[in-house]
Amino acid sequence: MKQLFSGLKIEVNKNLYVKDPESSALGKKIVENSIILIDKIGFENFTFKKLGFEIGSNESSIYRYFENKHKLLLYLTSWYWTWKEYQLVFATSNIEDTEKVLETAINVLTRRIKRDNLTSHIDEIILNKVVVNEFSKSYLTKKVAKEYKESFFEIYNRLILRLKKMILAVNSDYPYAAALASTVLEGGLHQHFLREHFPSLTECNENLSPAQYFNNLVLSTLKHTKNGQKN
Amino acid sequence: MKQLFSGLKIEVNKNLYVKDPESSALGKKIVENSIILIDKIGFENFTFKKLGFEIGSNESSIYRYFENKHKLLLYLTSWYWTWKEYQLVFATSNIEDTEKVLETAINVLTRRIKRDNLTSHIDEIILNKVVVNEFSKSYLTKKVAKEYKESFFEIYNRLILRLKKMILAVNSDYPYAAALASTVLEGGLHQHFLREHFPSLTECNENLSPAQYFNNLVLSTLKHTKNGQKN
DNA sequence: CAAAAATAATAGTATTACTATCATATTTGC
DNA sequence: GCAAATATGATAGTAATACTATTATTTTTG
Repeated sequence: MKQLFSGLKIEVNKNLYVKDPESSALGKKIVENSIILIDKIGFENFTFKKLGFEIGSNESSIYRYFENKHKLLLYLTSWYWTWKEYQLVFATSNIEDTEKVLETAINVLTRRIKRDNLTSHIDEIILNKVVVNEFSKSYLTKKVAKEYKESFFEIYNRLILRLKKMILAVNSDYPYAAALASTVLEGGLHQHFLREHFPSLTECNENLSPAQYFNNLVLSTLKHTKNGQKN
Repeated sequence: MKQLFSGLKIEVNKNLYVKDPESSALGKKIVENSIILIDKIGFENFTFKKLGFEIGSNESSIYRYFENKHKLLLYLTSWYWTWKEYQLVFATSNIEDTEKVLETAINVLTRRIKRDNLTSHIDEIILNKVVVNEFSKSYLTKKVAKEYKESFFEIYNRLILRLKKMILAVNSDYPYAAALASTVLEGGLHQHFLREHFPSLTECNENLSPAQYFNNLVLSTLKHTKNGQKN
């Protein structure tokens, strides 16, 4: 897919930051390099002090943008899912055939990332790696319930519900549309992880993308469960 | 399913512990209460000091059993998957029909846990909650490659490959058997998480189990992809 | 150019994730 | 039953983490 809305600003939940990182050069540097550093050393080993060192800035300055590293991770992943939502809406607009819409959606959501020139400071390829490796950690916490109420996972939820609708458009009788949509999103990340680290646990590789697997899975299931029949 | 091999000891990779926790009363207490405490406060907030306080023991004593809390988590999840593997093998033995075998396997691997009297000190229901919430964190680290080589994920891998074989037994033409098997295992945990925390993202609930969803998904896909046809 | 705002530097706190040492129980082998 | 071995407990100490607070220095802008 070509570059879409050049210069368009991706907006995330304002409660995820103390000061909007898009509002200053330092803020952008923090976001840009946090992605690179988290990818490099992993979220557990990532600290604001190390990031400060990387960007030649002070720990205390980073705290003025993000309350803590958990909020920063939520910011980064929200940004990612918002970006994906833009791609999804753009790629599926003006397609008539519901099956083609669904296929396109699955492609957008599970294929390998290509760099987009939407924003100069965020490297979407590296951000995707961060999402694959760290996104689960943003919700597998004791704070989920509270943060869910604060809408910190709103975009991700909305994305799944969009996909759910597309699934139902193909087969309105299918009884597990939300479950299937969430399987595609979560499983999409997981298959990329497996390909990289446990290659014997998936057929996905350089030549066979998770998108192909999920397209086959979703479409065959929907066709088979047509008209109320199960199995 | 009824209790199976009463008194059978579940063995996990010896490199996951310094001293076998099954070899002493304190060791069993550590395992028993670590499950309860991790479930209660979450893995991030869990420390050996807090666990020591809970069991009226000293932090330093716990370090004599486990190198660190990450290894303890690997121990607990390995125990869990070994226990699941026993159940799987037991439940599917002596079934002739390959479809029935697969259906039974999916049930065992994705259904809600029932307490098993296999070991007195481990509460499998709570351990299952820990696995749902924390298992991903055991492999989403920068140490995966190294720990994979040390066979710390061996049982989990083997379980997926067992399921893969069962999938291929139903349909040897299906080209994504490993990917589908890993989707069932990982997705099984994820659907339980969604049901609990993001209920709008899944149809699974008290009455509709993830097992039903995955059985429908897997069997309809395998039937539809029969004889080499895709989609 | 002064005032305001942003950033940097420094210091300090409680907690974490350990390691090391020594003291005290408990077990076991003769 | 007792000594030796082993297990456990208590204490102390270290470097790093995850912050907060304060003050100093730049940079921006009206």
